[in-house]
Amino acid sequence: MGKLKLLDIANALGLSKTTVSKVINNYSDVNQFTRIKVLDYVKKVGFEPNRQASFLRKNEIKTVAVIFPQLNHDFYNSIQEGILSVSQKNNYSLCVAISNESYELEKKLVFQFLKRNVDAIFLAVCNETKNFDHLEEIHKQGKILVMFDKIEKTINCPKVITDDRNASFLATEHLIKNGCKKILHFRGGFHPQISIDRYLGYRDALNKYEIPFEKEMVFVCDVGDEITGFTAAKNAYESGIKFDGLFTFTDYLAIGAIQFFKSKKIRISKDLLIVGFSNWKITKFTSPTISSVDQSAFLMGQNTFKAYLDEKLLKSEDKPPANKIFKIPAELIIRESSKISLN
Amino acid sequence: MGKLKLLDIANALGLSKTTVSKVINNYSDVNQFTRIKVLDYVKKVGFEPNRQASFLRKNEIKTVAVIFPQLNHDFYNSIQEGILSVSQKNNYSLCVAISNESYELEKKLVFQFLKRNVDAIFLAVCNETKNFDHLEEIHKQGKILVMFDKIEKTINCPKVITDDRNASFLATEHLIKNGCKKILHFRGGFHPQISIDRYLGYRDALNKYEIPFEKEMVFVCDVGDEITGFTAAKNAYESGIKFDGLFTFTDYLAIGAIQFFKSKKIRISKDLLIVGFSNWKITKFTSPTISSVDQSAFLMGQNTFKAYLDEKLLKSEDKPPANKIFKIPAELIIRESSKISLN
DNA sequence: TTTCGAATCGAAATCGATTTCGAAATACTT
DNA sequence: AAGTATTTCGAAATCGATTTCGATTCGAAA
Repeated sequence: MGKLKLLDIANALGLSKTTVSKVINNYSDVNQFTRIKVLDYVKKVGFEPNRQASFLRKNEIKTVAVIFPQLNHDFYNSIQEGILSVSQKNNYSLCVAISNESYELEKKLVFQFLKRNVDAIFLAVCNETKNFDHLEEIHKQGKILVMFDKIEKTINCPKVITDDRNASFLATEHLIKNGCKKILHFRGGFHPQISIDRYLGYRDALNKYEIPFEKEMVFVCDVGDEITGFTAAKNAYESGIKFDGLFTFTDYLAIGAIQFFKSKKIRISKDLLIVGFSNWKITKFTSPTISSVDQSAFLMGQNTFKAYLDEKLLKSEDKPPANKIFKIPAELIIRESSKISLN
Repeated sequence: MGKLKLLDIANALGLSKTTVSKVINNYSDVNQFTRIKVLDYVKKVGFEPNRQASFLRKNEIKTVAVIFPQLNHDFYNSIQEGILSVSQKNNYSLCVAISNESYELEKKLVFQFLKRNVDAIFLAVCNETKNFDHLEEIHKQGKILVMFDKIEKTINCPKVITDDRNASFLATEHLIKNGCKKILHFRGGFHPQISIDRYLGYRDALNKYEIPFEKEMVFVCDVGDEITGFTAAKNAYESGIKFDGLFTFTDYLAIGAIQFFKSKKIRISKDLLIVGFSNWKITKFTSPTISSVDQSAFLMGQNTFKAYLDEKLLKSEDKPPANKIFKIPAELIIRESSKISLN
């Protein structure tokens, strides 16, 4: 084993460990020649102070934690990659956990991480979560909280989200511009902010192009999976209402819907244009390929970590948590499901 | 802030912190009534010793690190979920990093984690990695190494892998049993063990059913993506050899191949049966859906962490690293691409 | 020459636990 | 009753850093 310690460096250079430590921590009361001598030697032997020992006095461990509601999902996956891309560069470690969309687990994980003394917690709130005391606790313990994707507006902290409303507006507008006059919307539940915003974007577009909004065109899909999409499509179909466009809350919903409509011989991209949301990888491979909104998850991850760095700076000046919202622009990717086909 | 410390507990109970610590660490020289009193109180106030302080004496931080070559991949994704499912239960934290298939980055990350004093490193070796000194270093520093998926046989440590050879045998056998007599194989590069094993499984099946092996039927695909699959299919087609079956090293290769064969009006599941490998999520949604080998990545993740726990036990008895190999059974999932269709 | 301040360094206290070792109390042997 | 063994506890050393504060040196100002 025999890892290098501060004392070893000090002995090798004929100095005290105090002085060596001061060089490493950039204290001013060190002679410049001594400083250079130490820095050279430290670099040569590749010394780095023991993080855990250092934590005892500095109360900073250079580790952040992120809690995802799920991970078997391209979107969160890319967010993780985005966070890692910046955190690795800044010499931070990243701890990862999954709340599995359970409030209880989310709460447990937050407390667990606080006990481990991580410097910050990044979190996408569970759908289920309605009580936010555990998040307040993060601030009470003097740690930093950054929310991403699924946020809770009442908590003061930096928030990184897709510009859902605008993105949904663009998606719906695209359908309208391609001639759709009666556009269905499969929306998410009533609680998550993203579900609300995407719904509002849909309405914004209808408003702008003076298409009357009809309640019957909107179907609530609490779960965003294929089966739900299939069922919603069935309900829409059997309700007898006419439609020529569909904008769904998730790509999964679109996939399920397509399965149903195909079975009824409804020709997608002719009788019906469809746009999904998330640009899930599979949308490129389905038949037809599915138009979707790309949320630049990677960018979102990067911005989450950057927001933490900003916040840390603020905290060092003893300022309270900023309530900044970073909106990451989304991009509409057009594929077969919404291209007009004439044959 | 004011987190509870050992001393607070001791004061509240009229004991010394020594005794309280002994209870928590299960020392035998504590009166049973004292022990119960302490345990009750500790549970009541939810005290847990500061991990970093504890580390200084115990040299154990209850944190493990995992390095993936990539993460935008269902397979590694599920492995991470598997690891988390067991590590969270055991009150461990998990640090995650991505080597991006770069040897240099892999090396850097290993040293970074060693500096952070994690208890163990879990690793899937990069394709690029040919020097393994950084892995030896893990043992030199008295830490535990567990390899999964992409392993290096010359290093002594627990290894968790898919039973690739057997799985590939099953996949090829399935093609044979469905009447294929001339089976192509798109294999991976020559270095990674998984590529070799899958190739050997293919040959095992040919042997068993006395189908002569022909070198010309095997195409080396260094990269496992769609484009490579497309190209390999093109090469096979243009070489003029006859074939009625295809077993690919990855699902991506199969997808690319299908794209090419479709363009040539070769009817999959009639003129040609195809089986991929990995059971990537999209195989359910392509057209045709693709038969594939499911590696039970989740199970693999779980076993990786369990292997660590075993190894930790061994180490506490001062034994050297065990060289156990855990083979996770794989399962063949049959879909349209390899079902004989008569119409 | 004396005094004062700035520059430079290091001894010791500190962070919050664990572990060693010895003291005190009690029980058990002859 | 004296001596020995066993329980039970806590004072102090320790892990490896950071930080406070006092000591020393040296040159400049009085």
